[in-house]
Amino acid sequence: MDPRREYMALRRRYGPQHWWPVDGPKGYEAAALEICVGAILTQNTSWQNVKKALDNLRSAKAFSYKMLLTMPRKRLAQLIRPSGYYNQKALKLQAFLTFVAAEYGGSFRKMFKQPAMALREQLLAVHGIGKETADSMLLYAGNKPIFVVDAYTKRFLAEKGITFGDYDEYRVFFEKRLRRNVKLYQEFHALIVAWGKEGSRKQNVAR
DNA sequence: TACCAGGTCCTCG
DNA sequence: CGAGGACATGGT
Repeated sequence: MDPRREYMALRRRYGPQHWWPVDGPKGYEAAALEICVGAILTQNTSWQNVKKALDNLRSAKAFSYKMLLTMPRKRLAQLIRPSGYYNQKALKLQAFLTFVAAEYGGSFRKMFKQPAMALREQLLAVHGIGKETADSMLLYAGNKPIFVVDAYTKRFLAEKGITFGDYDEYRVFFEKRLRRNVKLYQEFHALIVAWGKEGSRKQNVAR
């Protein structure tokens, strides 16, 4: 199985995905914040629901690193309610922002200047950030060449007869076989999600 | 009406 | 460790 060919096939079938399209000219810090918040809110949740939560934060003029960090957890939970697991996620968001504040003075640029794997370890130590969430942040907000693995990715490989024991084996499988390119990783992951969504809608095996 | 959605943490054996 | 449960809303 050659991931490069699979990528081309998906790209042909689904077209460009333009993920994390940060609307408006907001600058890096705001964009990175939004991506990281989105990465946490989308855990086991549809992006459609996450969008409602993000809109709530914007409407409440609460979508800044400092506001999210300092507002009462109960209030944050209510704002992100549509994304589900809102109590858990309010806790996770504030744990993450506390980390960014404590280690990097609230600067995402500074945080993502760290070497990717070192930062990955730090992120994984934060409550609520597991491998997929950490890798999504690194790839989409930090522009680090880390291949993101999710449930669809595993299903995608499983259909081709490839399975592994743990997350990192899936990640390395792709990283070893693709050229080390951030845009490629970003697009590939998004395409696999597009494939997965279509598959679950149509209950079939897209290929 | 059930089941699923771009997971993660905690508890038990 | 590994399985099993909790967390929760909105769409189909």
